[in-house]
Amino acid sequence: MGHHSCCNQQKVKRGLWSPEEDAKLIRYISTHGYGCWSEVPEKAGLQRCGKSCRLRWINYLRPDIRRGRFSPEEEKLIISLHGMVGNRWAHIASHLPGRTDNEIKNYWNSWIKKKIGKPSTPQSTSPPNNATELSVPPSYYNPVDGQLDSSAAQTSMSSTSSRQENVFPPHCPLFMFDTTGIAGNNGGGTGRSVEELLRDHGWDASQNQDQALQPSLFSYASVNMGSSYLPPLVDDAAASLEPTGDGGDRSGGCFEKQELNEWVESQVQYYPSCLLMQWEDVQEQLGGGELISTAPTDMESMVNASFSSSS
DNA sequence: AACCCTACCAACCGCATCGCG
DNA sequence: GCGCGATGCGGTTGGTAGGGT
Repeated sequence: MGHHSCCNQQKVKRGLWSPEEDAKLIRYISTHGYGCWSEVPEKAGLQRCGKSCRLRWINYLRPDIRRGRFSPEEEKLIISLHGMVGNRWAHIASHLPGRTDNEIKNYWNSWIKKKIGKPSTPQSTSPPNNATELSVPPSYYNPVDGQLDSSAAQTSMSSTSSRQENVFPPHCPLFMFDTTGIAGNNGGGTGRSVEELLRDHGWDASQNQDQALQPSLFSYASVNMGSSYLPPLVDDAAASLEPTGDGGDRSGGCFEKQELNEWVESQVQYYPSCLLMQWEDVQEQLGGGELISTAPTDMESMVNASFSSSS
């Protein structure tokens, strides 16, 4: 096989770009644009293949590139988007203006590698909660025993044969709730506190306090992890929801969208700011009723809304 | 000072998809 | 429909800076 077809030319330079090469590429693209990358090196006077020019421009030279450390908001957005779409770096990058897929990928890999390598301590019974330790998305933790599910994280990290090998496969419908504006989100007025309920599920919410970066987004998934990873829904609230329509039988009936939303609100008040769950799991928790509402299609904007409302 | 280790990141590689003749 | 080149994307590699010993 060898090199890519566009790089078969003689004298193609490889490796790091020199400032002179950068200047040539910038000068050419700023005056001519980049209609056809394969023509760029010759016309710009570069001993590079078009593919290399494209990569250099997209990842480093284009004027709207944003460099420097990722902000906590960007970090949270990456976490949440990765929870939704997996290793689709270009998709994630499209929601972070000025950031490249390569940059996000590098950031994620170095960040996760660091965490995966750490042996989990038997004493720790809660997921990490501060800015530096909330590095593996909560989806990778078993809320029951607080252990890092490195196999699940690895599954998400190293997609080998399939690009869609994510924590949340594309066929898996998800829905997400922004609970930042819901009364009782802090545990007041609804009986048990958030802290109590979270502790039941293996989370120590009290450790979330006074952190430089308090995670406002938690996600739960049972894909590849077994159903025990999804915190059980609050039974009395679930029981209060009856299917409507002609049936009246939960296993056969449908839930009206409004009812679903009401029920959802009754559930999410117990959980932190933003909650992700699997559609099927919710169906199961509801007793097999068919949900007539479809999963939100614009989950990214919901994430953004969550962040903007919390900032 | 020399060496080693680790983290970071730019760049490359291979594959999938697209678009055109 | 098919072939081929161009492009896009994700995985991986390799160089290097910086910290520790």
